[in-house]
Amino acid sequence: MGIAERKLREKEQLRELILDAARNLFFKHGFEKTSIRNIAEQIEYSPGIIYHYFKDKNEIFHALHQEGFENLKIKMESVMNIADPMGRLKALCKNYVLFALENPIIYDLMFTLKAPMEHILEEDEKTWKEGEGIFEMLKKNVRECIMKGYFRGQNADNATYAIWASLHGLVTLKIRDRSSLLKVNDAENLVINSFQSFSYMLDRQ
Amino acid sequence: MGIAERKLREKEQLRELILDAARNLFFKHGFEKTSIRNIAEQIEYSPGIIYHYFKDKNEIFHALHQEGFENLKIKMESVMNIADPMGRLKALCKNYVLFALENPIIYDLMFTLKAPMEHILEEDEKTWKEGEGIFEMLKKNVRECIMKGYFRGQNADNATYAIWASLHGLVTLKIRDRSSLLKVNDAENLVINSFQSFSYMLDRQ
DNA sequence: TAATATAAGTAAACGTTGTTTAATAAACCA
DNA sequence: TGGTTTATTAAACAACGTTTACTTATATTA
Repeated sequence: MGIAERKLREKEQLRELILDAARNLFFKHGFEKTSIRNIAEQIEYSPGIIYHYFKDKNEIFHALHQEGFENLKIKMESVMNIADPMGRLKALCKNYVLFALENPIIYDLMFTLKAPMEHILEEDEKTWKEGEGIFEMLKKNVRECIMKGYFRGQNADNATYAIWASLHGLVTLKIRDRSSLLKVNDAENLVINSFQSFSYMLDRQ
Repeated sequence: MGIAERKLREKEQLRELILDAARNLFFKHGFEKTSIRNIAEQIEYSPGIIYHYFKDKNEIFHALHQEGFENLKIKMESVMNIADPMGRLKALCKNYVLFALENPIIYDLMFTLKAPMEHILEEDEKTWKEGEGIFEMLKKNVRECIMKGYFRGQNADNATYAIWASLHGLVTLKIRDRSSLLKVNDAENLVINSFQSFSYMLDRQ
């Protein structure tokens, strides 16, 4: 019964074609300038067809947001072999920041744009498993740090959220153009230099 | 020569009327759902007239963004009487976070939405004096803390940016819906509880 | 006061957008 | 082959920001 399977495969192929086009346009021109019509034009189909494969624009961008998380996870997992918990936590944080600086557009989609969350909030199972994954990854390491005497008296959830927020703030002020006009020394490297300041504040024992 | 002045006053009045309508709709329904046509309908003029008073939609939202900064500045200045630099810095930070939690929509406009920065980048004098003001306010206090022995070896610009980023991250993850779906204890107060964690990390001496 | 210049305001259009509808073409199963 | 499901499209809808040409009202000058 290979026919049904081939059909399914072909159907899957067009879905991938749509995602490829969306990804290309999104990386080239950003979210607002990636329209359903642009995507359709790129794949040489009519705009209507896209709605056979995706519920709406939000669903397309939710799929791209998922891809981003897979890559972020890989980048963060690459330092999990570090033995010292605080050293590992700092390396995790640094890789988070580097990912954002290297992939500002997808980072924006993952953590700022409304589209993917709107999609999730319209689903039955309203869980943001991608974000949850990153948060748990950080929290696991924060817990180990707490056991080593760091973050004294702090609750793991709150400490983790505070750390995540610091990283997110560092990169998102830049991505959303709130740092480029600031009059500071070495503006070029403001984010990564300030990450050092963050790092310094982190490891009070 | 009161006639020309009356005319000017009347012109100013319609400008204010437009801003009032824009502010109302923006606070009620957010940025995306506040259209030029909606504003025009609200003030009972035709859409075209708005372009006699504002260059484009970005300029309207830049004006609202300015208002927000005036209010944030007032809120932050209310703690400047605290004598101890670190205590004062923490109070400044807390008021920043409270402002954002109390005014999430305007905070989003001030620090996340693209409209106001796009407007600035189209002007001759590309300076974000509003953001600069807040940054300098923080930096002044950071400098005093450095003189008291805090942030040892840290550059004031970087320490300030790291602190600002922490606050911004705390509130912006919430405002952009990245924290409500997180599975944590006391999710209701995650931001303000995590601010305590941040506070704890701040004052290593 | 009458003619003219300037400003205020509007209606209609342009080119977009996301999405839905009804109609068609193709593929499949009996 | 005939009927049914599926894939695909063209066209429309209602909205958007913005620009154009036009009208109306006001002010200035002769």
